[in-house]
Amino acid sequence: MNNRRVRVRFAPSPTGPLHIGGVRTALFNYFFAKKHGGDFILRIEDTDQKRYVEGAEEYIIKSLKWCGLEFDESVEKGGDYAPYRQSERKEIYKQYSDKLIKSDNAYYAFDTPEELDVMRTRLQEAKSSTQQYNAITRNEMKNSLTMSAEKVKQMISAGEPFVIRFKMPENENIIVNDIIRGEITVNSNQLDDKVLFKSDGMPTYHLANIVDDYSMKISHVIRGEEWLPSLPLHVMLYNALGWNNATPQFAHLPLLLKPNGKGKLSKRDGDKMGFPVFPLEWKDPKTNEVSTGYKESGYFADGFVNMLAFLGWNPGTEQEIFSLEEMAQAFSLEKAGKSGSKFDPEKAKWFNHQYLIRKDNAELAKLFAKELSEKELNVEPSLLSKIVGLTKERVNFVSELWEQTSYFFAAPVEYEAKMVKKQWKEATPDIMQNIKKLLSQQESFDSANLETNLKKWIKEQGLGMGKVMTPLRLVLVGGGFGIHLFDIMEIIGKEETLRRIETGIETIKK
RNA sequence: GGCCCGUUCGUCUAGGGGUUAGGACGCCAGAUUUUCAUUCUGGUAACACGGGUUCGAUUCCCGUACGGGCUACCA
Repeated sequence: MNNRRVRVRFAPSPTGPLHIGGVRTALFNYFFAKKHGGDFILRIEDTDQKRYVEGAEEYIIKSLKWCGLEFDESVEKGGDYAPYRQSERKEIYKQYSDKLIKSDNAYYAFDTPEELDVMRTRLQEAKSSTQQYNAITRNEMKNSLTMSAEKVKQMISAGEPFVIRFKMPENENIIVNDIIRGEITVNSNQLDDKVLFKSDGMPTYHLANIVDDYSMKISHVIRGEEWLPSLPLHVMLYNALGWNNATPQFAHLPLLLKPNGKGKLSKRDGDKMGFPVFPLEWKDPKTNEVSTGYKESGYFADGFVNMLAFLGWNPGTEQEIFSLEEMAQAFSLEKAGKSGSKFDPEKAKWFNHQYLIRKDNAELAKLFAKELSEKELNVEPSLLSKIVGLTKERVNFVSELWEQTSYFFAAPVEYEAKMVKKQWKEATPDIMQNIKKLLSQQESFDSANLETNLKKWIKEQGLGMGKVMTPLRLVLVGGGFGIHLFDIMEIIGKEETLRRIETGIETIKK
């Protein structure tokens, strides 16, 4: 019965930077659309003027772009169902709230915030299980159900502030369906008369969301679990508006949780534990506080997205490295998990490593070159590619490349004390002197050639590999680290190799 | 408090009425290596608890505990 075109939307509020939970929701929507050859829509839900944050909308768009997600319809791109910003669709909502009032599914309410407070504290003190504006309490409040039609009309025309509330029926079992969780039954007595239209002339999320999903022909609503409690209301709104046949299917995604401890992932956790919670860097326009993003922390977009998708979803195979396209093809909501996932920063790093070692050397070299130029170092691109290729397995991020490669660009000025103490024996200077001589006689200074000749010499001299190679490494790189030593010699070249040995012999004195 | 959702190694997860409960991250050990790292091999470690149903339950049902969400003229 659901043969209609798949159309899904990601509908964030521009109340701040998009956090990775939101990115994941967008991702799943995108996968679902791609998998079914449908449309992926961005709708900005800016019905709350008070919480609107400057720059947030641009941030959201930029972030998703960085992740590689492209919308078929959006505020930027437009589309057949424009506008895609709720603040620009204001007029549309009014007619539907009017329709609900006419059909006796909604009513006007004039209660002030203070009056609502009074009601709630009264109910609380009476130990009522709920403190809601509902089928029972509405009879004692100021609304169009308790006042005469005339009085209501008069108040409205007098400019009295009012809201429009949904008239939740009493004691009705509402059965809704969720793709991930199955059938859920809720009694309407648990639900309240939600405000549909605010006194500022804007609809609330509930009304705007339903109206827009309906008018934009959304087929599947894939959103966070925090919306599950309002699903019955939403389904009832579809029914009340006579849109039963167009009700989308719903899937509520489990939340992303803190790495340790309790609760959902928040900005604070990232600050405290040193990992980003935002895709891109965000500067709070009010406080000027800057929060770092995955991009700025050196994560690759494709790896980031891969990591995120595997939080709460799994294709059921043992493959873990997936491109965006592959994930879209493998995606299904049935494979999505039901329970919240704790975010693991370690695994995020591992994903980045996996992506880094798969990247093209030239591409990595380009990124690394940027960092080097900040140090006023200019390295020939093909040489840098080579260095990066030999080193990339050892790092998780491009930013870690420098500490693993600095010896290529500058001779050591200091020697690791521990190594000196342990490896620099009395006979070592002589051995180094001999090696220097041997190396200076080499015609070809390529790694393989050096390796065979030097190893041969060591054998002839009856010396152990460790006795020779470790001090040699010490003079060449300054410590007990770095890649294959012969590769290092080849790259820095004969002259530099000899010079470093000489300096080492002179400098390292016990 | 009320309502709703959830619970497989420390973490992300696969699985599913009869399995040696699988993989990945992390951790540990061994191998390789001139160092460190990588890599490889191996190891550690889980079905929250209590009742049912059943020949048999980690898997199905109920309860409890725990975790999470919602409970605004916020989304």
